[in-house]
Amino acid sequence: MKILLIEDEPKVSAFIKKGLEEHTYEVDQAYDGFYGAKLALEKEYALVILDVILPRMNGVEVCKTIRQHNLTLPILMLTALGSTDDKILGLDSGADDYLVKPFEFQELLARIRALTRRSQESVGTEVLKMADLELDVQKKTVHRSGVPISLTAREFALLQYLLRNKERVVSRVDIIEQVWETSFDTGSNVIDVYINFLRKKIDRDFTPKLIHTLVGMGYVLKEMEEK
Amino acid sequence: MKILLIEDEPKVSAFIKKGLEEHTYEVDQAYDGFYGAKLALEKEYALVILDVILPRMNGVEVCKTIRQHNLTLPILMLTALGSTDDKILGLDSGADDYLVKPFEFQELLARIRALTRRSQESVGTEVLKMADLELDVQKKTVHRSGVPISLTAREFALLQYLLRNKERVVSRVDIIEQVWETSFDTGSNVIDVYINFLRKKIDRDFTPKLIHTLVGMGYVLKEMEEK
DNA sequence: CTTCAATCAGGAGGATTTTCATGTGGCGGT
DNA sequence: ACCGCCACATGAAAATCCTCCTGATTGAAG
Repeated sequence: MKILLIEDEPKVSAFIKKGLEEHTYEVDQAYDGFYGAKLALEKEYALVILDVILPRMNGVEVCKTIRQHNLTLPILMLTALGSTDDKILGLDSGADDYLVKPFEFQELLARIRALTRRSQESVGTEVLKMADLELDVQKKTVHRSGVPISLTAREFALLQYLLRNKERVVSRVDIIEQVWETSFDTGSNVIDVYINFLRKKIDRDFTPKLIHTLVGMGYVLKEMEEK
Repeated sequence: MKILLIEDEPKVSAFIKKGLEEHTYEVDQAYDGFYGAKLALEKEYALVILDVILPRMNGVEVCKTIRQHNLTLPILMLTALGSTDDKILGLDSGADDYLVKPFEFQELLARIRALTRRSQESVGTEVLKMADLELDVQKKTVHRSGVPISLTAREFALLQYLLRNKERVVSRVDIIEQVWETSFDTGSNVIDVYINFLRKKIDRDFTPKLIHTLVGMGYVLKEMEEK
């Protein structure tokens, strides 16, 4: 699981990185807000840990920037200040949680677990849509043009991932990592097979086709007239 | 009597929890609004104590969310701010009472007593329904098509949880955490066994079947024509 | 001591996931 | 235009995982 750590104090940053890595997280570091924001937008992280006081761009701005690009990734803010005002400012700018320095490392771990676990849950009903295709994350149901479609667990997970990244080409590596949760490439063609399953279920009997393959690149979910 | 405490400051939360437990209340904790709302909707509490400033979802939103799902459970809001505006905002959003931090613990206890007393007077007759299945939370009775069905305590708790989450797929992890109140996975199959008990009692002799299993995902309670 | 609730353990059966073998088509090179 | 290659598609078999059920065991209550 990848975490982006944006913190300018080299010692603090190194300390946190080391601790997290001992708990099997992968950590990317940024030492200023600008570079941090850049990384957050370009790569895919499970979580961002963000100091408030940073060179080039402060934590609140970084937070806003990420949210403007409506990424929903969890942001955990760190600060040396503990006043209510700062807390409000942080949460208003789009942070998901807040930790006051100095903190117990155990607490940091607990909050990370909480945030990453919760990123998959939801209180209300989360429905992902694309054209006439609808997927209800809670109910685990899928409809196309109102017709209910039943998927297996993997098929559902794959479709969900494609929907979350609709209009964007996702590579096999992305899919293996996000849907199968292994980066271990076994030279197998499971993905092809599952794409095929999905096509049968959600594209075969409908138009327009939504699943498209970009040879040598991966797959996209989008509305597109076939050539 | 179960109380849900939604408060992000670990120290404050721990303090309140401890105090309440000394007065024989059972306390569940949530450290952010999102998770708090989730718990409030899924489980049954006599009261919610809710901080205004929270990660992920602030107190006012949590309040609204709970009220939208027309639960009538008493909500006691906590805040560090004391201005009239905040108070109005809180009460408008559906809170039943309001306490400004810092407060005397005695006062908190008094208000809790007041709020829970009130709710007991209003003969809470909460009945969960689904198709021809009815479950009376207070009376602990279950009927299907008018036929009384007797369940054991666990069976009842499980069915109640499924009813509160009807139409939504609940995973084994959800069930273990909410009904058995352990997150400790013992690799056992208690849940399967209990689902089986419930099926025998509420589905075996009736149509349509209400309990459905989604392989690899969990169980749902819903009306559904079998494939 | 008896009874009933709650949990555990193991295997059958079925559904899902994965692999394998093979077919197809587009693209670059000639 | 033709050929061969590579990437992808597809069907079916194989392997694995998951669920359900039964019966035994533990534990608590009367």
